[in-house]
Amino acid sequence: MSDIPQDISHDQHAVRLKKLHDLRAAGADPFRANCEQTHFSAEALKAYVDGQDYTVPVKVAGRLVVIRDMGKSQFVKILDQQGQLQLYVKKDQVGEAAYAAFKKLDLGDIIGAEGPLFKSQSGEITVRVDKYTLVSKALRPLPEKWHGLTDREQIYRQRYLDLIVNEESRKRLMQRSRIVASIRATLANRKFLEVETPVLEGVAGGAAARPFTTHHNALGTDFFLRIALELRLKRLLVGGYDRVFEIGRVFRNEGVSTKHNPEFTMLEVYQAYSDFRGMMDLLRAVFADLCRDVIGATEIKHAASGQVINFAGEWREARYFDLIDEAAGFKLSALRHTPDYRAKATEAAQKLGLEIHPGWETHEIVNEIFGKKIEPTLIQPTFVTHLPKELCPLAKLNAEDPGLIDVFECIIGGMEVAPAYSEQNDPFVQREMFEQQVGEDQQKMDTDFLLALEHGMPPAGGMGVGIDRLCILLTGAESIRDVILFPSLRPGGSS
RNA sequence: GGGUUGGUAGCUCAACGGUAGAGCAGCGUCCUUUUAAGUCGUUGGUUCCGGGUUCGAAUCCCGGCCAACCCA
Repeated sequence: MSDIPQDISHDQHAVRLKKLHDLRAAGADPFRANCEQTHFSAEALKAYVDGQDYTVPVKVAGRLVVIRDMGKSQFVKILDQQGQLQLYVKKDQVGEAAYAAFKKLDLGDIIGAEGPLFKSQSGEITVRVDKYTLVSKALRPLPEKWHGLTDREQIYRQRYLDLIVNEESRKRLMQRSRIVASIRATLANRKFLEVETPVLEGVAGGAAARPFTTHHNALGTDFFLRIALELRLKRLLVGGYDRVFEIGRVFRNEGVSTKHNPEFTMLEVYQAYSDFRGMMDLLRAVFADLCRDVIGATEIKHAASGQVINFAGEWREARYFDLIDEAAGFKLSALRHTPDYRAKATEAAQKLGLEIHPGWETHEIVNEIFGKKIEPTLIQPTFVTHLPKELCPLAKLNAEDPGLIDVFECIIGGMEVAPAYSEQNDPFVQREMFEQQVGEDQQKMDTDFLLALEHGMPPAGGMGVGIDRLCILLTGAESIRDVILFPSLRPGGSS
């Protein structure tokens, strides 16, 4: 090289580039195509037979995250999907040249290593390295080993770094995968078909939310990104798929907060010849399996309230208006069909310190009481039933009181986890409900869905579960961003 | 959209308006069972960006960017 010699010792990127250059000059491949691996880290730890040092050989691979250099030997740790594993590299064992090369490795490099397991003096199961290979050179330094990465922006924008150095993040986000896998298994066991339906829709229905719009060039038309899965899945009920579910991304063009990400994951499940009570059983089955497969207990500690949430006991059932009356301190619900209702509801809400917007419908005022004063207090699993019909236009009306609907809202830890309905299958009632909604929110009506209903949809129970919120609940996360690998951020930002 | 807080070395953080520092990482040395390993030495800065006030600004003021929290 004819490079002017210069001090690059302060520039970690430059130091590593130099090492990379030297490796290539020496004929090594710093970015190999593969690496044989017989055990993940946790599997290797399990494979060790107590008292039988140096008898079980393993081939492992991972990223160097700890290096403790003691001159002629060093203890290092690699990180793989299952966690960390200690390796012991000795000059005598690997040979002089290989040892010298090992000393040039950096934190963050990815290596493969093989050798037998043994227990170190301090009792840690360790691989005594006979051979090792650098399989991927890391050209950038890792964040600090002790404090990890704390800068929120960097955690979200460079999640891979967060996953490497922050163990809680790695575990929490893996927990999410297990939660989803457990739910899939529960539903498969109950003969539900998993399906995929369009993200691009001509009409964004199934919920009240502002959609994102996009444009299809070849078709020369605008599309909406779906805001719910409901209307497509119900068409499948019409088509004779009696038990279907989809776990899919939906998009709502609304605010961002600790509980809202513009794109989030919904489970929606529909079961023909069932109803909202059948969905109660199903939801409890989902939680029973989650307790067994993921949590490993039937209860969790709820950080926000300090309470222990018990999933194994009886789940409380409560009528919406009983809870409202309780919060209001008088029988507000008795006035539902009287001209005084709005005034009394407003009075009750204001007495509870709530701000009421003059443009709100009466049911919105009442629901403000529910959302602000009741929901947050429902920590133990609670099915709230007999909701007013204005809240969900896709549910069956209650036989005894057509102002109410056959639904539940399952609330756990003060958070709405799952709404479920006895699904509306009367095309006339459905059209009427849509027309009211269209009047209010200027949404387009999904007339093709109404056509499908006219072909006959079997009675069915349906349920939606916000997967992200479920993960917040089960992992004790503080924000939805902590259970989404790559939460929505403004593009650009740092670097 | 409004309010509050924050942005300083690769990372974690200091620095009353008066010479920008520490730990880890890096670089160089010692050490063949370490556990945030230890040891001796040492490099490294567009203090987020742009203006302003001041003899002097990381610090005070204004504007912008990005993020977090609270509110709507």
